[in-house]
Amino acid sequence: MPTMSPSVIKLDRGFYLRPTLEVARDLIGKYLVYREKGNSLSARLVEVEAYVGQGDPACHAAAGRTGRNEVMFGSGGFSYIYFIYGMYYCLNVVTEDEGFPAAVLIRGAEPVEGIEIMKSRFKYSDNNRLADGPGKLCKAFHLTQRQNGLDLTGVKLYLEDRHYRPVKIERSQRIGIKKGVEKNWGFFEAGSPFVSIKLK
DNA sequence: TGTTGGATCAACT
DNA sequence: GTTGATCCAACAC
Repeated sequence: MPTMSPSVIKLDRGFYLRPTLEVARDLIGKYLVYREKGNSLSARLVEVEAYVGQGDPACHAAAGRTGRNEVMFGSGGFSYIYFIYGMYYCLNVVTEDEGFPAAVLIRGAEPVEGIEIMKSRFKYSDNNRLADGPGKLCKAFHLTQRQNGLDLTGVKLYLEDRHYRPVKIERSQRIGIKKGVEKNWGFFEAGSPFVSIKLK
């Protein structure tokens, strides 16, 4: 057997079909990859939040099934992208089994590939903080409602384990919500300059 | 260095 | 009619 360097592994369905808090924590340090029109964009996740089922008042599914949150009720391993505040999109990855509506909001990432393309989507971009916030991340990656419900085990949008291991992962409250604030269901990589503005 | 309000729309009351 | 898992420019100190 030849000595092999660790290979890049696309996260499979099984990764997502687990308790949401475990998935959220394990997503820190993984790579988000999006392939569009011959371009390949990627970024390493540094900040996420868990939204866990209808018992979580901050979860979009708390009030029941609607057209918007429908994909959260499906199987884990799909994208849930919604429009908010009239101008921003937010990317979530759906977790757990079909019928249990839960997801992990991707809040912040460090751009790795396609940085110039990401920069071109902002009016001002004098640094690489192009995905330090859920709205900015979607803008940098050009993710909109059209990417809602994509299979994350497919070829367009997926997550990879490139064997990066965060030195330290910390917990925080979830940001921008009014209900369920007492839950420490935010996870972020300690010391990263790419966590969203509000945590700094 | 900190606070405020505009942009702008889907979902809900 | 109001609110919301946001961001950034413009102002006040």
